[in-house]
Amino acid sequence: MDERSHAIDAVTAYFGVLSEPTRLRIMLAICEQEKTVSQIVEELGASQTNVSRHLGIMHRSGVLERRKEGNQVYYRTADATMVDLCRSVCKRISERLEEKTPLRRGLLHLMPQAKAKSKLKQRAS
Amino acid sequence: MDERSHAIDAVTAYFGVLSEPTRLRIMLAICEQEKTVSQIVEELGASQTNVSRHLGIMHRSGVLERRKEGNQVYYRTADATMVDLCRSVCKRISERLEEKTPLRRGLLHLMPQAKAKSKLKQRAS
DNA sequence: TGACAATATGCGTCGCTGCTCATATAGTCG
DNA sequence: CGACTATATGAGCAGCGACGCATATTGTCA
Repeated sequence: MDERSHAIDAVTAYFGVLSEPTRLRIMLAICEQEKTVSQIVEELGASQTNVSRHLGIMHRSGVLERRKEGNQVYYRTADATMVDLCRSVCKRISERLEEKTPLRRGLLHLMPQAKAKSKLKQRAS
Repeated sequence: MDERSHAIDAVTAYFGVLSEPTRLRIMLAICEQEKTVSQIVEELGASQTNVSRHLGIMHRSGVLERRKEGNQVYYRTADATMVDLCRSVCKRISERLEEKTPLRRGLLHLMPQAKAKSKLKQRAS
């Protein structure tokens, strides 16, 4: 309807992209480096269908970019704002969780920090 | 199950709070100043049941704080991070929307900016 | 105490969304 | 060309969440 409602819907849609575990995992998986669908599928342990579907959603919403190379498709983040968003929230939640379980300190590095450039080995399970 | 999954669920839940129009409107309504349920109901034009329900969700998720005064209940933001999140995303989306409809420039100030405002007393935690 | 105001909640409905299965499309190689 | 691989998509199903209605709870005031 009105302009404001439209804007609000856009904002909630934006947050909605990251309010789903599989999509968040995808963000975490490719925020540092573009990857093919197969790579993401393997890394997440989810079905190809499902991953592809979520990648489509994220791409259509402007969060990811596609690059086709021969048989495969590389996805990468297209929106620095969203990556920053992930960083702040992951950091925030980590802090909050650590308050409750101080023993597990340091286990919650969901995503690499902005400049830490060592190796991104991130064991998934 | 594992620690990482738990953390991921926590993060998606966090984003999920703002992925719903009514809840986002509530955030926008009280990010500057605490308000009673009635005030919010009137401001949003939504039903009392619905607003109360969303307020409950947001309170339980730690985003809002409650203060009871006589007959009424005041809600206020409890999480400065989330307010900042709203600011960045609203700003980001505004920019994006303005690219497409440059004529409507300036109409999308969903929430007041962070600057100045001496009366702001957001207590984080 | 009873009437009234403010807020919360149980229940049922309904639409949305995430998942899987099967299949389609596209590209590579022989 | 046909076989194989990588990715996307249509259909159907299941579960969750948002909503409204009615009602419960809590507090105020006369």
